[in-house]
Amino acid sequence: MSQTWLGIREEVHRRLRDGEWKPGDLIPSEAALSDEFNCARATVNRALQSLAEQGLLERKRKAGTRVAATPVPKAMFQIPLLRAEVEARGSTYRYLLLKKSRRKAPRNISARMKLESAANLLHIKALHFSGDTPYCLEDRWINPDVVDGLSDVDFSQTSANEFLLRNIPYTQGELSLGAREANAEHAELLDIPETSALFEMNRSTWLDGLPVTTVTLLFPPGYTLSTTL
Amino acid sequence: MSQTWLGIREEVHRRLRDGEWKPGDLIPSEAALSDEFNCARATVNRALQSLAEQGLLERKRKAGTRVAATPVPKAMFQIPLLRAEVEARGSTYRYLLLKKSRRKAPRNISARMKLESAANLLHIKALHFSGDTPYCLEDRWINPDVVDGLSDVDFSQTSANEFLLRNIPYTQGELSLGAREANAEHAELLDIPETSALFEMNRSTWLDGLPVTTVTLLFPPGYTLSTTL
DNA sequence: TAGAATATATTGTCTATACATATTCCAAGT
DNA sequence: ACTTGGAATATGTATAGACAATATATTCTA
Repeated sequence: MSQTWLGIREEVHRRLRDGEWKPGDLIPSEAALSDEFNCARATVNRALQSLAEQGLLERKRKAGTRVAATPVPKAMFQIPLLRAEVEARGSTYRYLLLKKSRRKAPRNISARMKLESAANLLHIKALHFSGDTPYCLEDRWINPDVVDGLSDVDFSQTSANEFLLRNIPYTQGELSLGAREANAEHAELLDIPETSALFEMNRSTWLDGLPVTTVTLLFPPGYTLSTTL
Repeated sequence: MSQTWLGIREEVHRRLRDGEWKPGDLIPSEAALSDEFNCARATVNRALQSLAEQGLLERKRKAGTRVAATPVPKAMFQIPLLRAEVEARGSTYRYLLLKKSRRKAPRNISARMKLESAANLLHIKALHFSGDTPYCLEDRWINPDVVDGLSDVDFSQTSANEFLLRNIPYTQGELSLGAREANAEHAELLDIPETSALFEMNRSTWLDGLPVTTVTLLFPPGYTLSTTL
């Protein structure tokens, strides 16, 4: 009776669900399981690695595989590419550059980018539309020392969001989500009442330790980020 | 020159970053790459699968591997287990049951749970504290037909969040994040001004097609969900 | 020419084996 | 007791070979 790695993952998953193996327990070794399921060890390995990636198991060489003490569920989200997201909903995407200037980064920005010296950065503000309604307000800082060909790009047509996601690589990044009350400027630009609750997404990226860009995206009420578990 | 799958992933990743292979392009077959890197095909396979999981590549049998047209980054988030999250920050966790009743599910709830008939559900409201400050407001509906031993649990001590995450399995789930303006009730319970922007997390789960539970967690301003890319 | 059958290329997965690497455990020596 | 060193063990990964599954491309047939 030969098994597929998906089948084995499913069976192990069931044992975890049913409490046959409880949090903190050491489960049988790959060798033992490959014997039980009558398959190669590599197949068991594939299944267990998959469950470990999801955070249900913790594996250590020699120490064996144990059920995660606090099985923290993990969820994958797709980071929106604004144009694609709008067009996927059948609306026409439009983009408006509000501001583009070169200036010293304020404190909070250089902190977010982990900049030592207050470098001269490119600051961009832009609005993204879905049809005629504002979809997202973008506030971005770019490090011109790291981004090649930046001066060639006139951000009145291509959005910085798109340009950077498509062309500029990064090796590390941080992403955080939260909520923020709209201020007067937000309210006017996004065409919503003041005090509305905005969905906020912050992303910063680095290339080999050098800060590339940091951006805040603000979405008007009603926007949701969804995924399946 | 034998290679590791991580090394190959890194090299392929570099070629994507540097634009040697552009979005939409077909990249060489596993056989060709394993030849170039002088390693087994399985090793290349491991590397490419890893990149495909991250959304950078799209693979199809016979059709080959191509660079994702719109490389949508994906990010993994850890779903908070409230107690663990609070304690990890060094605060003491406290929990207060506000309401527990059995009633017919209102429209929006049965829609969210994809319930056909308006079943009799258990409705729970609770507050989670970090030290003395409210940390999260929980509003949950539970399907007693699916959750075993529900009547044995007195939710005044154990939070429903904890009980369900630890004991009740599910096979499918949905998760969505958003922002919402606080109303009078939220403001009072969370001890914040009205009109504050709350971070909202909705989770619903099913077990083999049967609805298990749906919950809304509301977090006061300042709460963020973070991850690294 | 259009549609159906067939060939073919590419990824998906399994097997068996081997060695690498990290970690635990125990025994020996101080 | 304490350290040190090695043996044992579980996972991590690489290899070669095989077959399966699935698109695509080609050829055949009506």
